[in-house]
Amino acid sequence: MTRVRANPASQAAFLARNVADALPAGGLERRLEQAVEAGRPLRVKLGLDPTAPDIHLGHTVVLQKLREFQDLGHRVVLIVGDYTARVGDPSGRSETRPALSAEEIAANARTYERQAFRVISDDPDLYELRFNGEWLDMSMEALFGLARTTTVAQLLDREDFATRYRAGAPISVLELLYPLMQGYDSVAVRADVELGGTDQTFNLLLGRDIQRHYGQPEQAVLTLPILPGIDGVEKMSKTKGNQIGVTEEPSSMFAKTMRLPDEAMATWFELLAVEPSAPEIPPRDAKRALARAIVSRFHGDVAAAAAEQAFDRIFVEHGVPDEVADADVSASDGIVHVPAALGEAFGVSRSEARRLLAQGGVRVAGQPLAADELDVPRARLDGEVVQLGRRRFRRLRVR
RNA sequence: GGGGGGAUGCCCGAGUGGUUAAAGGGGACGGGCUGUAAACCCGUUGGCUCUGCCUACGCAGGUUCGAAUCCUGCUCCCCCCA
Repeated sequence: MTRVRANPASQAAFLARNVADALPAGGLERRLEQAVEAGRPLRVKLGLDPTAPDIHLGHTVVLQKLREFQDLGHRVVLIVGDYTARVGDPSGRSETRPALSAEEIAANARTYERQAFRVISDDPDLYELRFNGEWLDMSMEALFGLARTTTVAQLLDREDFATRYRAGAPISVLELLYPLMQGYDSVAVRADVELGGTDQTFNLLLGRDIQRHYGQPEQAVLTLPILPGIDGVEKMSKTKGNQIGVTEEPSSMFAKTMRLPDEAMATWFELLAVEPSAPEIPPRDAKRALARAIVSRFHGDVAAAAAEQAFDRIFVEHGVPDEVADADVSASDGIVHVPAALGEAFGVSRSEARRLLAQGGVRVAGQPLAADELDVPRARLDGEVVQLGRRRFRRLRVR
């Protein structure tokens, strides 16, 4: 059952790829040595937020590293922050996040787990899932014990707290408690290693301090670079709308990747581990290779080839995709009111449809519809593919 | 306990009685350009039965010919002093 490889040094070298920081220096290697001596796998922790269940490419950077630990025989411990999500995290602005119900959290956790298995292994020897409500639903006395481990000065060391404090911006006590709770998770699962994005460095390191206060060996910390979103600049996140989900359609994955600014390509090649490095070819072709590799990774080679073809048809040849969804629209006396029909077919408001029409953003069978063509005979639209903007298509059926 | 500040469109943020569907920026969307992109240029960005009408500036009332702007009450938020 113990598949842990010997040779800690080579394991550490293997695991160092793509890592932003390994703290403390040599820490991981020491834990690997100890694991070999004790003849047991390491427990590698990753905390996750059950408020956003869908996994995007940004998450896969860390998940990939977890996978590599698994490949060396180590055990991944995913922790669902169900307790914290139930309280509602007020961080950032004053907009208190809605507290989720237990059912929602459970459902989100299942979704997350299912999607995570596209990257990590679900082998029960190499994986466990835990909910932190299991141990955070503690007594006041226990909370006092946890609160004693850390000082306000330590917390104010964290950059975003420091910045906000200096600016006189609000920081709730609850927010200050979050790093403590996350650190206690490490105590509860006896983590040997914890992974996270570089933006989690403070929390991960605080976990070490808290473990020490509880008389446990301190976890090694590995931080991974943050993957920029498809805008090429900001961190990939659902709220920014710059993400590519691992369950997204192949064609959408492909097209979104192609929109990535050139400057971010090298980073994507590296972090998404699709190929050793950006090939020395023109950027356009490199990006195609990147897009193909990403789609292949999650949908297979066949789907990737199809996605590329569809992309060429729509964006290069300005044609119509193979698969166009049908939409029923209504007519009266054989006349179709275009804004209404677009509203029905694409779910936009009539005002928005009028604007698009006025800007030449509506095409019927490839030909722009004139701005003043508000009412057209049904024959003009029935059975035709209507294009709204650059990438929305519907085949209309006039009833 | 005391004092002060604030709530505006997707977000940030101007506006302190009428010319304000509400400056400016961001984002998004559309068109042009292009390599698919970025950059750049132009345009749009509440709804509708669309040369007009309706709804909108935390909530509820009030003053006024007329209010996001003034008054009253309420809710929520923030800062400072103690």
